[in-house]
Amino acid sequence: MLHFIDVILPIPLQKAFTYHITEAESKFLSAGMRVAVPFGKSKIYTALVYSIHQNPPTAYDAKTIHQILDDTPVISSTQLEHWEWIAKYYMCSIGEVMRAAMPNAFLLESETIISKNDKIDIKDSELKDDEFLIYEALQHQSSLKINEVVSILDKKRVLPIINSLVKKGVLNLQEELYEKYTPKLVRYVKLHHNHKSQEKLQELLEELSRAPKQRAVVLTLFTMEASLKQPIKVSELSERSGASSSIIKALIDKHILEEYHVQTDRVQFEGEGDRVVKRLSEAQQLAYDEIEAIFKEKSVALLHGVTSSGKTEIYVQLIQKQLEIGKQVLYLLPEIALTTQLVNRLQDYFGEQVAVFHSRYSGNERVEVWQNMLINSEKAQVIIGARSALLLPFTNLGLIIIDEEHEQSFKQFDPAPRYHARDAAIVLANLFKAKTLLGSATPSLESYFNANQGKYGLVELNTRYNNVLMPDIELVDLADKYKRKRMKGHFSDRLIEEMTETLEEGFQIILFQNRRGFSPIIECTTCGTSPQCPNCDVSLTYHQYRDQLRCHYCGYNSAMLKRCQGCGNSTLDTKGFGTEQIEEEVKVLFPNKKVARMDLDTTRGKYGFEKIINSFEQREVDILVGTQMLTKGLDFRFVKLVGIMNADNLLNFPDFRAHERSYQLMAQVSGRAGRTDLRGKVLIQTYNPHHNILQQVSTNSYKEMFAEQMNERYNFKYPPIYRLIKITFKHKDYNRVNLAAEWYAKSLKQLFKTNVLGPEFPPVSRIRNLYHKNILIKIPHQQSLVKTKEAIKKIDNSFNAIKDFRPVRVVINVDNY
DNA sequence: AGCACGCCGACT
DNA sequence: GTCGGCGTGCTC
Repeated sequence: MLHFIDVILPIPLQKAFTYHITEAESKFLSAGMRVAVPFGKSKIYTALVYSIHQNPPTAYDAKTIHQILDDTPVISSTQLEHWEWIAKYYMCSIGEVMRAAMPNAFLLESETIISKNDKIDIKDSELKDDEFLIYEALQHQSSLKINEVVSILDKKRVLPIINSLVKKGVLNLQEELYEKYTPKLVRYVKLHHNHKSQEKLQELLEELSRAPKQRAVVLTLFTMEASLKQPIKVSELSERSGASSSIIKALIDKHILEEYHVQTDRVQFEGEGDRVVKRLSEAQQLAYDEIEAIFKEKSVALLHGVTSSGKTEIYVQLIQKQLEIGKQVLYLLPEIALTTQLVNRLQDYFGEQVAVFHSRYSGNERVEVWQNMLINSEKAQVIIGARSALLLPFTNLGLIIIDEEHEQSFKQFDPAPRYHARDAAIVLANLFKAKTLLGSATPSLESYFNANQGKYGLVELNTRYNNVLMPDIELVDLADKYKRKRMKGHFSDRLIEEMTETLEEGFQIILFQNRRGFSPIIECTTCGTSPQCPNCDVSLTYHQYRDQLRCHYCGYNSAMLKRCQGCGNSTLDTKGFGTEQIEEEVKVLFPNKKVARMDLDTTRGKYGFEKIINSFEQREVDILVGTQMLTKGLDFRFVKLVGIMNADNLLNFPDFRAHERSYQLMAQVSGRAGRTDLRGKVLIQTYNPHHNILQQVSTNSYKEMFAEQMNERYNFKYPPIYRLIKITFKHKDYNRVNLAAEWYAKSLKQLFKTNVLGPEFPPVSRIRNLYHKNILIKIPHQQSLVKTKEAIKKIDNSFNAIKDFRPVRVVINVDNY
């Protein structure tokens, strides 16, 4: 009997790949283990065992596997089931899901190692110049890697040369796999066992009387052992005794001290884990009870609680309950809200049981969280993470909390799998028969709609914690202020008044402007030309702090121009404004106050974000200017005033969700004002003070906004009434994109008629030198989603059969919102 | 996705 | 003439 395995490879191919295994291997392997397999001409990849069977493939001979990498599965059957759902629903390959889910350190790839064949003797004259260079390099080094050869020869194409050397028998090639994960070892010391007895110890100290430094180290070690009663790290000993590591090394070499290594976790927590869970307020308790009641009947609950209503305390209570019955909890947050603020808070309650997972983690850190989860370790009972934490190997999930449920960062856009973490989480929870709680002060329309439809349970929490009043929101009419010359730069007299007052009272201010840089457009006042990005179809944004022009789509940058490239005049003017300009103006208006700016440019680096938040929290900064980033669940206690510099560019964004988003964004920023006992103030500057959305924001009328927006969605056939699938075509050739998109749209229209929109160019039609064109498919409620996707697949296959279209990249995005 | 193979313009 | 560009096809 022959034995085979089907494997998943981390590549975007729909096909399954079959390998031949021995009977012993078939007994040993099970689904979810990793194997190294040869793939293509020379590469070795990490594959995941999907199934084990005895059906030999008919069309080809299966290769044998290279190596088994695990002795127990690293992926559970539940995960595989979840992956399959994601791949099917979001129309991608299961390999793409695999690549997103597994830590990079698990995905080994081979590297070609070149070594000299010692058995052969070759004369220099038989080698060409390049060949000789490689040959010579191997006289000094036992082996070379491909890119080392590339740098030796300073050429891109080195493989033909290497291959010719292999043919001549001069070189050997070998594929090597590396383990990417390295456990972190900490060095500890203790007294060598030779000196354990009392007399030996005396002897030792006498012996060391001539080496006072070493003697001091030994004595320090004793005191530390006596007082700390725990193993002593080399680093601690060195620090306490003031001895350099060479002194300690000498002692180890002399067998006076003994060193040993212990494997430790890279991520460690300070939280005590003994903080008593706070008593809930009456309103919170009511909400908690309602959630519990809903979970008896439904698997999903939506908690709609206004900003500062204390949703986190309710979560903590629910987590506590799950832990008591021995279940895991996944707490999902938008990436940006995953600050130390929140993590510390949860660690205070749950201590070591908390594990954190986000994209700023290194490969090694990810592996450790993963491994802890595989063994259902005590250290992985409460998992706090961003989107991708959803793909971790849960064993015993009881509850998923999705906080800030409306955040669009839960949806992955690029690369595939383009999944929405909220929706994929609900599916995951169902696989575990667990519950899902969605929380937000401004729920997404689709979730609130689902709640209204009875699909989810709904819990409303309308009072702020400690009964703090909702902020007072005032709209400022910019048209009027400009006309009456009441503006200083981009600040209205009202805003300046309120700012002055707030600062005098010693409180802090947040200013929101949804655009970074100094100004998005530079324009010549003589001829009207403005500098454009050479790779994208956008104008360049001026960044003052580096005196640069930059493209926000591809990262292109150049020095700021001195004169217009069109007419040569130096009459360059800026149009529009971003956070940088606001920061500058604030500095002029309030010269003796501290201003900080928080946007993509100032939060680069691993801790950039935290630094700004900390200094604001510590009240080292009076006024914080920032973009969207400011909105995501940050809790500042001394902010009394929030200013939204310009609401119009939010409202006029060309997207069917622009109004919903504007409401969410403004309501969330406003929520940053007045979070303790005093009432906050919010000023929204706009040219359209009568805009419905602004009226609804200022009166805190979520339901009104919901009803009105739903009406629009109904009329214009948008989600949540209809479903959407967006198909994007990308290619560097304008005509080819057009032809390809037209062909595709025509095929779609035969099936879906008027529910196919486009193809249309997006507002930015060229990015990184690729032209983009979109088709939007609207799917009515009664139309089968599965069948629609099957039809699209079919069209996609025919599309790819056309040679001219094949180079066009097609991106299918299900639920592209 | 990678990678090899093959065809074509542009330079040591 | 070779180098390196890119289009095309294949991977168990």
